[in-house]
Amino acid sequence: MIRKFERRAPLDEGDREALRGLPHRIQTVEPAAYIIREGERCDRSCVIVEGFAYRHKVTVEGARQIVSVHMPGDLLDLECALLTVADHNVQALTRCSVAFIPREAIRALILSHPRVGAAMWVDTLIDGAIFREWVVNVGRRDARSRIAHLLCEFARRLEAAGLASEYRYELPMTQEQIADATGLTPVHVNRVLMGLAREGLIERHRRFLAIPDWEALRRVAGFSELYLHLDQVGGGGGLGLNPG
Amino acid sequence: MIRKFERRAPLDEGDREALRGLPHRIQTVEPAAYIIREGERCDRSCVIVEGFAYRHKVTVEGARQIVSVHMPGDLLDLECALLTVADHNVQALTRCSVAFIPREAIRALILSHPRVGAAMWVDTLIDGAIFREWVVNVGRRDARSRIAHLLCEFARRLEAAGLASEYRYELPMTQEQIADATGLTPVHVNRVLMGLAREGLIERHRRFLAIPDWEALRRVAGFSELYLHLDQVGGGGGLGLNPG
DNA sequence: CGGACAGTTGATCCCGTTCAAGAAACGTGG
DNA sequence: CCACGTTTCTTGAACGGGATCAACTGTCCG
Repeated sequence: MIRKFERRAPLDEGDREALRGLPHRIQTVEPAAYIIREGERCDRSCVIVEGFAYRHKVTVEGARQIVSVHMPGDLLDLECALLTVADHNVQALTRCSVAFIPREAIRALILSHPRVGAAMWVDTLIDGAIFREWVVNVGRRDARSRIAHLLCEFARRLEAAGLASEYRYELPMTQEQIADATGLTPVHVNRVLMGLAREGLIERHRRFLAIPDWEALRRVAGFSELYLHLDQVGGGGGLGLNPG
Repeated sequence: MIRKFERRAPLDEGDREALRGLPHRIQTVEPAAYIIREGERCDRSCVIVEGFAYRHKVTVEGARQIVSVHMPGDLLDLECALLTVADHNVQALTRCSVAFIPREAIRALILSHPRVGAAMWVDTLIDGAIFREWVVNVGRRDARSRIAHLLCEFARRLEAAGLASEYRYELPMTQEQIADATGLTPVHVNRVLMGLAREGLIERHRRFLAIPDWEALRRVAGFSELYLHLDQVGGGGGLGLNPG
């Protein structure tokens, strides 16, 4: 389970061993339960084994903005291992099972096995790339392409994680959460989703979603998957930090 | 120059030596010149020695969104060292001098000196924290607090870099660039800036900016500097990866 | 002196918000 | 299995923040 992310970079047997030996405690987290709270000093990182979680911040006026959504295999809160305080909240989206790893174990690991550190660092970089795309999404796209973009991103990420195929998946978010992720209101999200469905760009039944014409949706979203760096999520092709 | 960022973490003499020994070529970049282009396979990272640079992406409709602004001492494009293709553009904001470091040198460094790698990783994490705050800024704040927030962030970051004091600094951006950073139009940025000045929240003379009442501006911005992790930018207090 | 670019101001328009209320879907306990 | 409260979704009507279009001013620089 934790080993999923081994694939992100070519590691030697020692690295893999160290990774497997990482002390951790697996725990089930109820939907909407906090995993980390802003301002907290935290002392552990975690890997999502199953389910979904999201990060968000709340403005002084009380508006909430979701800044990222995470799925099984994602390494969460390396921040906690290397920085002192959390600057955002992490909350479970669905019921999920999470492996907590003490910060000291991670710190020791990256010093003793730099290749593993580099692999985790790549994770952080890809996270950053996604944040950048979200800034663009929320800053410069209109509601329609903004939501379409979110749906496209999910489709590709879920497929990369093996949780969707043929552009069909279950979107684990309420429309209110989609609104918080896109900087819109729930009401408008609903209207846009209805609109996309009416145009045949998506099909919805409950939270199940199908994209019958990927090219068409991709076009209205202005979506390019370059920023997901999917080539480095699965195969570990590009890292070039091979043993030896 | 390059050594500025040594401070981010306690390093031993060998680490410092390796850092100083990093091969690099210093080069002057004209304003608006590209340092990295989206989609390019790039093979070098860089440190800003002097001047300012920014990252941006352009949507298919041609709208531009600036996703971050960087100042002297910032390590740019570690992406390039660890990922395969750039997913965004980096452009000089002012004339600046930049030290280019070949990717292989960085890769070798992080494998041989994991403490240095961890220090650079912290940089990536802080970058990520700033991206998250920008998502919130652009997604959930109105124009007034959005711009105020940008001005607050600049004030604190410039002061941390020793480039401003008493909340006075020269903002190295045109109003059009501020617009691209905040997801607004240049016209509206102008109106908001005029408004803030009229209320006495800021003082402007050309691009020089003063914040006479920090608390007041901080309040309208809803600004909390937690996310900048300034404690880890200067003193290297929290890393705890001390030699030995 | 003239051309280009950054900044300023006004008038009008529209996308998304707000407020409000009704309809489904869901979970829970009797 | 159904009654019932709660959450999520859906739809309508009116409003408003910021966009858009357009013109004018100031400033830098050759």
